[in-house]
Amino acid sequence: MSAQALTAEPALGWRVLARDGEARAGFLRTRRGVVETPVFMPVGTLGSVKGVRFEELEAPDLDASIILGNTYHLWLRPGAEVLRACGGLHKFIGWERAILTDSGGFQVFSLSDLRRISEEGVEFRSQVDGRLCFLSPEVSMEVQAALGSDIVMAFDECLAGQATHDAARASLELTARWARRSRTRFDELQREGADTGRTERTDAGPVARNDGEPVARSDEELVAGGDEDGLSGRQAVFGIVQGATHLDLRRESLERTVEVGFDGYAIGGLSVGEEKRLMYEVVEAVAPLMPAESPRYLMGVGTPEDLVESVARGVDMFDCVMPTRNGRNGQAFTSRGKLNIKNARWAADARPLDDACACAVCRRHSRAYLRHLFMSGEMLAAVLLSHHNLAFFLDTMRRVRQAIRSGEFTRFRREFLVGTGSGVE
RNA sequence: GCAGGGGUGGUCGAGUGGUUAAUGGCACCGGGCUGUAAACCCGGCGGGUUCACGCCCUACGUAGGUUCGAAUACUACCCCCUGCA
Repeated sequence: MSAQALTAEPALGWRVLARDGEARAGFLRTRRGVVETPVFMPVGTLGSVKGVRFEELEAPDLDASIILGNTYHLWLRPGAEVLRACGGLHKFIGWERAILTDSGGFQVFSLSDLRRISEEGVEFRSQVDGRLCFLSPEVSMEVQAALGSDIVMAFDECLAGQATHDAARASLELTARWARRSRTRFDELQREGADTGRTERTDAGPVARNDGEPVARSDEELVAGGDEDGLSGRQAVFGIVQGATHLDLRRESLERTVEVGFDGYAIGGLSVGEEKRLMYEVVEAVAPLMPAESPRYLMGVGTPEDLVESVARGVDMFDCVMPTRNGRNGQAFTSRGKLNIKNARWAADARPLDDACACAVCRRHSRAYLRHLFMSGEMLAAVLLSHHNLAFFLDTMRRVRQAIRSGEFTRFRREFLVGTGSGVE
């Protein structure tokens, strides 16, 4: 196979197994295993899903098929050279399943006090040691190649949710130019062999990429990972749609991103300060317009309710820091809503966090014990709450997939929202 | 017994005549967290009453007195710590 042909061959297999309204259930075949969708991807910014060991991520009660890493943070520390010398992010952290890396575009938003944007890229004042660092589409692609992640994100400008039409337009256009530059540099790097996560090409034939219409498949085939082959072994790269809450700009951004051409498409710039109603409105307007033959990824979202609501609007992939961050901060997500483990009312409560949860934490520990650990500042509290929250998010997605496949998603959605809105007692 | 030091709100600890219901820390109570600058941040924290501004009561070991006014200066007593006997 010629180097030139490499990026023309698919990096992902994508199959829709079932649809229920806009909701779709399927699977995404990456070079490092199958990801059943809709999927929740735990966030491991610095090469660690905070507080959760990889053994636990792989255990049956979590069974995460893909996690995130962050280009900006890993670039600052330990640095691309260390990652390359260690054979890429998978080897470095000891995780053989799939990894998606965010490009650093979110840090353009979250570190807005420490950066300056120009056409060329973004100058950051490192929060680690104060030195100036310059991140551009090209650098982001280079770092992500050194990381060897399985899904690379284009470098975008993530804008605050309340951005005006004018500001959002200018930003979207910058993001579109950066998308093209990201794609160009990405392709060069693949041809140059810079991708440390490269796997052998699988030669059994081309990967079928369907048109988004469900295909009949048995669950056994699904579990086995499907019969398709023909992945190129290269990284996949996703483009990101911006445009804040302005639907016309969102549509334009989508068109321009698709024009560049990516292996998948993401909605960025949501859950960044806009009203929730507007977030749903944007997802509802944009997701169905995204290419049906590619996975759709809603970046940074969200609460359990957000996940279910966004699946209903056509989204396939999610990530969010919420289960781990909120877990560290004492909040548990349950089938009956949020539970603040700090509350005095749980001091002597012998029940698990969630009666309906089968996770290792709920099988073994009481609210009273978890509260005691938290109040005492024991790090185990953060570990156990993070574990439970991830279990709840991942299990919710399992139920979502099952409901879509069995044609009961509408009922599932209604009952789920009633449950989580009913209040923990 | 003598000499010195000290007793402040749940706790430690500021304050040493006047917006002092009393700075801070901790503890406690509650809230927030959405592509992780986050094991973080914010609020409350004597009692009663009011929708609210507020008003009333009780409080700096105990009891007295001095003063327009005392946690703060004075007197007596109680208790604790240190040293000497």
